[in-house]
Amino acid sequence: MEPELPYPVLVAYAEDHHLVRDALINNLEQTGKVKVIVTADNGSDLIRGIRESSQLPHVCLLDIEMPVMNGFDTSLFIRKQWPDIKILALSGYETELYQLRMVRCGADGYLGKRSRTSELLRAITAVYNNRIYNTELFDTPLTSLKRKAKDEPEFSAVEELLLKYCGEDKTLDEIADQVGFTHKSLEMHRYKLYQKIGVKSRVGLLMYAIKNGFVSVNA
Amino acid sequence: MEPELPYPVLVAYAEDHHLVRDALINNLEQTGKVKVIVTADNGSDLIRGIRESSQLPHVCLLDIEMPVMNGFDTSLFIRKQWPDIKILALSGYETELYQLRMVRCGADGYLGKRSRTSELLRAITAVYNNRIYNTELFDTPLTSLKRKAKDEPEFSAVEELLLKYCGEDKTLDEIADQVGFTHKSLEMHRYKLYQKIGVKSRVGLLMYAIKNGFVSVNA
DNA sequence: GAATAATAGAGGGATAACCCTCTAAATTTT
DNA sequence: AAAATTTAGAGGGTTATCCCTCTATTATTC
Repeated sequence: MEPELPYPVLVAYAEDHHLVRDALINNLEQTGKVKVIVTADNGSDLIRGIRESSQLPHVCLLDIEMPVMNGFDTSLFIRKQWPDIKILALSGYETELYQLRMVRCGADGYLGKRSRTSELLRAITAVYNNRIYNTELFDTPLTSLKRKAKDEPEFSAVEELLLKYCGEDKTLDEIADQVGFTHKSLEMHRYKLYQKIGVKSRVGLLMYAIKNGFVSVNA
Repeated sequence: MEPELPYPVLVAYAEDHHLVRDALINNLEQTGKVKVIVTADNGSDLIRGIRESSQLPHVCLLDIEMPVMNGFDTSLFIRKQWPDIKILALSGYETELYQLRMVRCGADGYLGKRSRTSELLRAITAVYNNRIYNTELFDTPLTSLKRKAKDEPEFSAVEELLLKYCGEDKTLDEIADQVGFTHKSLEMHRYKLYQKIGVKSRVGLLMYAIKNGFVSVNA
């Protein structure tokens, strides 16, 4: 095992639930091993905060469910802009696809909000030390997810669009107009998507999309 | 204003996000004004915990989104079993209807997770002292909500059923079978419900139901 | 007890969703 | 370059949803 890097770990943390954010920061800083240097309500503000900060954080702690800019998009941006910053995702959702998507967006670790408290510091330390971390709630190692992430695109571009827009109270025609596809084509793609994820209707599709973070219920 | 009751306030706290729960408890107990005597992952376990506890809590802090038994049902039960325990709801959702439902289920206060940290202690103290509390994020006083809650039933029994089951990947026939209504009747009720909440399709209905806590996305 | 309003539900037409089969075009593999 | 796979999309039939109108049947109010 590689030697541990010097403490404290500098952390940037995006989370719209202030109550949660402040409490976790307080807990973390009490250990003396972590210092939170940037905080924000959403990904967009966090990126601005990092840009304006005098020192770069070592680790970004990203809640996934956030208004304005969610954890997926934030991770993509940070990974591109500052490749050395480690990214640890934090979420109330603990599905494999959620993790898979986060890994695709460049995350080095994933932590469920149902985790035990001790895991948080452990996860931060792990990603800080160039290891990858996956929540104990989930027994698939993140390494195997990373491999999987490379293989399949999981969903095609059209399918991602369908997943993204399936929460809108609109007819297929209207959605087809929006995304620039013909009605018939989109209908077929949707039908194939139904089979792929094992549902029978727009309601089933929407539930799937929400559970896997394609559609946000807030904001 | 009435005199403050003696500290510490005894609290029972249900929350499935351990990370959040432990951090908040830690924060609260540091003030010396609160002592958390029962904790649980869901409402059902919390009730068992209170029953087995040697002393009754003054205040129940209830997350709404929980598996097994959510905050609404837990509040109803506690209010009935132990009328003197104050109930403070804690939730990531900050819609008026969510609050209204919680008030109907007997809550004395409502706190959004986006609140500032200082509000938590203030809210606990308020309900402990027989006052009612509403999150600062929301400017409708809870008193007016309480009045409103008495007036209208908001949704009829059939409508509540529709809201509850609209997330299932089933046809209306199948749902009608389940709840013991004729197809035609349920169809009409659903249509009226669409008009009431201003949507046009099952997808719109489902989004509404989720945003207002009739359908849970976890569990 | 009569008048009024809310609720349950039938009928039916129009439209969208659902389900499948079968091409043409574009990509990828060999 | 040929073969195989994937992707876009037309055609068409069936079922479910959507939308409205028009009655009985309860509750409520006067």
